[in-house]
Amino acid sequence: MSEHENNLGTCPVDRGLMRVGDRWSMLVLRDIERGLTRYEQLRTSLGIAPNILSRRLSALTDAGLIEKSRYSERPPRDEYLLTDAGRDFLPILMAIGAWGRKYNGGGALSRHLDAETGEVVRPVVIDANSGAPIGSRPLRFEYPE
Amino acid sequence: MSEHENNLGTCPVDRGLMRVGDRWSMLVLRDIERGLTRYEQLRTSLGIAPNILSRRLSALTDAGLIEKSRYSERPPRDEYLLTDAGRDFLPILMAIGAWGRKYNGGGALSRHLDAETGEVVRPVVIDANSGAPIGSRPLRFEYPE
DNA sequence: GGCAGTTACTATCATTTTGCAAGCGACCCG
DNA sequence: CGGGTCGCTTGCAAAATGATAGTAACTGCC
Repeated sequence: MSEHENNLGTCPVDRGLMRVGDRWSMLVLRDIERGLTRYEQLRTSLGIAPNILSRRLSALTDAGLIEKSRYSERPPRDEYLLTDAGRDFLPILMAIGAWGRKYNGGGALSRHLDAETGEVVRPVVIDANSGAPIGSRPLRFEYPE
Repeated sequence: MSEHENNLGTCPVDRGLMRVGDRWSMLVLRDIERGLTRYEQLRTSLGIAPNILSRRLSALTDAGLIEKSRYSERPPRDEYLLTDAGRDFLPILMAIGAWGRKYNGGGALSRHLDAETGEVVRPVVIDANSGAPIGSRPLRFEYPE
């Protein structure tokens, strides 16, 4: 049938990675979440080359995860803010962070605290239906059609 | 003090992305989870060039997410299996999948079902302490020292 | 008004990574 | 012994990334 029998087209993981599937994009989102919303802040925080940062910012904008927003008229200056889609991606970054802490976590690392309780946040992916952590119950695939 | 004042060193997200921060690596993990554990299966399923696949497989092996395992002595053949670290990464892929379905989900997509209940799995990232979905409560950063 | 300083970039080019295509060695099967 | 499959490697072209320099718009200071 098809040239190479892949399921990329029907795989939601691939659909997600099409939009944010690179390191810099994710780190940009993380930094924006931390309040580093301006070009120079991002550039110095990440140590990224300006042309690369520009490209990532417009890719993320095109992908609908961030948007430019004017914060000063004179001088005219913009900052980059998360859209709903961008904010919805943050839990994934926290899950990646939890994994990174567990498997690559030498030395002191930054972390999130619950602003109210002050407790350290421990992100876990669960199935909203069963409430059970993903991986604790056997799953099965279903392909379209 | 430091050249560019970045927090890459102390950020667990970056620590995670150091190991799996690219598209192919994640798709390889996804395919191995689906049971496509052999070189040719991965290559044809992903439509990836053989040299690239080789490089990704050894990078993932070096990073400790997968390992080679002999499944036939004659002829000598190996397959790639997930380690504990690799299996621990799968929930993140499912969270990415859920995001991709929501924001880039045109057409029919594959999905996971709970093997027992038959219900569609809906991955959500929560804080294990509060039980609340990440994003539903205000958080605060804490940097080391 | 003139000049340094800041912000937010773009342009140019070297380097690195990715990707295509072809080939290769080990084996198995007829 | 002649194909065929599996699991790669090699060589080379194309694309992405990254370092560096420069530019444009403005502010604020003397």
